[in-house]
Amino acid sequence: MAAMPKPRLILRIAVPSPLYRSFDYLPPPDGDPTALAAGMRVRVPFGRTQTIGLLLDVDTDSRIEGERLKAALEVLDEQPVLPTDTLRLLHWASGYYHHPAGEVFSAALPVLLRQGRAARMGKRAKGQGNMESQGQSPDSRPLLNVSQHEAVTAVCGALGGFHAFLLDGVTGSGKTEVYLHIIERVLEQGLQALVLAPEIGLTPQLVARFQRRFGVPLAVLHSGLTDRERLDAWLMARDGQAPIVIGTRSAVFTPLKRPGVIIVDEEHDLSFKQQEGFRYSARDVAVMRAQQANLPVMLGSATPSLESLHNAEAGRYQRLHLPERAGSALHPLIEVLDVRGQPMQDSLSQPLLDLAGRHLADHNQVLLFLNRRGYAPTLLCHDCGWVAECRRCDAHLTLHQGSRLLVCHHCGTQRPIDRHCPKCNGADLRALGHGTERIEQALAQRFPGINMARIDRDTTRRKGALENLLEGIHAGEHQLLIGTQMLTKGHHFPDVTLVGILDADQGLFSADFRGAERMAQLITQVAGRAGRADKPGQVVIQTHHPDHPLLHLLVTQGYHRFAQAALEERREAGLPPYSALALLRAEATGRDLPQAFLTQASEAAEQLDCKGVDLLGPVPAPMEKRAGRYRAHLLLQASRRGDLHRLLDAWVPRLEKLPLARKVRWAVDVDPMEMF
DNA sequence: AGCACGCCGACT
DNA sequence: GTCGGCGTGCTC
Repeated sequence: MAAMPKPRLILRIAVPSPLYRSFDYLPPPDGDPTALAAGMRVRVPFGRTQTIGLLLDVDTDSRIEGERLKAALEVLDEQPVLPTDTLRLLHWASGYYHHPAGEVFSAALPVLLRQGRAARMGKRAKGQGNMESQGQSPDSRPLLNVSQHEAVTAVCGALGGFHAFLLDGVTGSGKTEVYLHIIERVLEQGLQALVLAPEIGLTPQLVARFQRRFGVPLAVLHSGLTDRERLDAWLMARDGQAPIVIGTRSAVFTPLKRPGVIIVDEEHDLSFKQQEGFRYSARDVAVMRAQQANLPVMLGSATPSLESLHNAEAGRYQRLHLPERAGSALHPLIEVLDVRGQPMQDSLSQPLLDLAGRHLADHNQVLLFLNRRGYAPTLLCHDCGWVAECRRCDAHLTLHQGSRLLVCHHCGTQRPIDRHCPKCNGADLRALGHGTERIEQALAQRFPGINMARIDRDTTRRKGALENLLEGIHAGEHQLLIGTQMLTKGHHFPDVTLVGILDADQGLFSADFRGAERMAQLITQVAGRAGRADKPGQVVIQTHHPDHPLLHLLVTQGYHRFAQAALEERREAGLPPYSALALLRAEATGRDLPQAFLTQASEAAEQLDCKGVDLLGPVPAPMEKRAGRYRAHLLLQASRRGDLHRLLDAWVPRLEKLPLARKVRWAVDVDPMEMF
């Protein structure tokens, strides 16, 4: 009997590159091949350089001929840096979002691990900064009302198995308290809780509340960490030393030693969707992660996304409702203010100004909301009609009075404000339209002696500036508050009795089919910031379209009736969540290349099984030129998600090989949230 | 994406 | 003569 040939070992490795395939290597010449395991980092030769890849699998066969195989240089880990459940989640995400595995896997690793540093805690890590365990005695826990208790009981009863919940409760109904009680039970069982929040909702106050309540180490993962801090927090999560892990979008991939529950707060928030590169939705990945790991997952919001409401209706999510609590703000009175034909002073109608004056005279706070920062969105020459435009984008430059600059809000370009028209040399340049800066100035004239606070990206850029402003508001130093959507998130203003929404129209007539949904969420969230039991809030919405059916419904019947109607519109139009979308995006410095590439891509798709999938386009993106690049896209729409993914599975690998694929920058966006 | 190879233009 | 522009091709 001939001896069996000794099978050679092949290392299948995800290499950080935009290529839709893994790479096979021979084991390193020294070292014990039996110690190899998926999830270890391996240093490999790649092209003419070296890189660090992640071992996905050890196989005995390769499609690559033996002489082309290179040996790996070094295995960096004795134990896998990523556990098998995380590897499985990343495999799923790479497949679902049709993004190259190498980039997906490297996105899930902290920078220092990507660079090859040891997967060990820093020397000063324990008891430092974001991992601090407060030595004090934990906060007492408030008693729950019936609905909160039901919600906690439902989720705790589901521990140990997959179950998705939608926690639907207005601001002030006590969602955070529900999270805290669930986490308490999870910790009692020796398990870990993963909490995801939008960047702006993950405030020091929220983190402090968690720390005070539990007095256990907290791993906090947000954008402000140094690479070392991030790695240390990540290791605390992975190795089970941090019972609670709280973070923004990318934290959804953090390995957990003993996962017990996943909570996604403000699940409707757009920041859960990554808008470049690997375009995943952390909320959707969280649900898949819970399913793979047999955990309950809870999505919480006062204004749930239409997707989540639809999932609840279809029975995929269990809906838990928190009504308003006694002692919290009464449901604010929302009214529409028809500004058609009204004299307007700096975007403010007379009735709104009068109302604001009355509330201020009663020593209450007034909050005005305008989703446009800067002084004016347009600088116009009155003599010849010239408008200041961005050279790199199809957009006007916004006038910023404070910094005396013209700024492009799309690419960041800025330049000094023209003193004369560059076209006709006329001197009559006029600021057209209104941003928060200009409203602030107008209000200062109208209400002299009233202390104002403006809250937008320009006034909160400095570290700690937002906290300072919020403290000032709570201390009653400011009576009149003007701000952008930054005001809508995570903060409550109990002394605000009047909320004015200056311009509801832009959301109602947005080119994006999600515009109305977003406007409704914004209005509801702003309205929920105001008032308390003895000081109920009043909300006034300025619009030129008081009879718009969705706005009318929102104002008279509330967010949920609005959502039902909006869902019905989506159903009739065949839009998500009643269909599945994917976008093939392309951009290049020339105008024609993106469209030409997409035409090739479209032709390639037609040679495949396109059953059930409509290809729409290619068309230029809504803002065709941005940051000096021309953009176009091809939309894929299917009433059945399976059909869409069947086509994508066969199609995306072929895109790489198209003649123009290397001349344009292209990307697949599955479940796109913005068409831009 | 990197990175190198390669073949044409203005400089020490 | 060569430094360097970015087109093209490849990565196990």
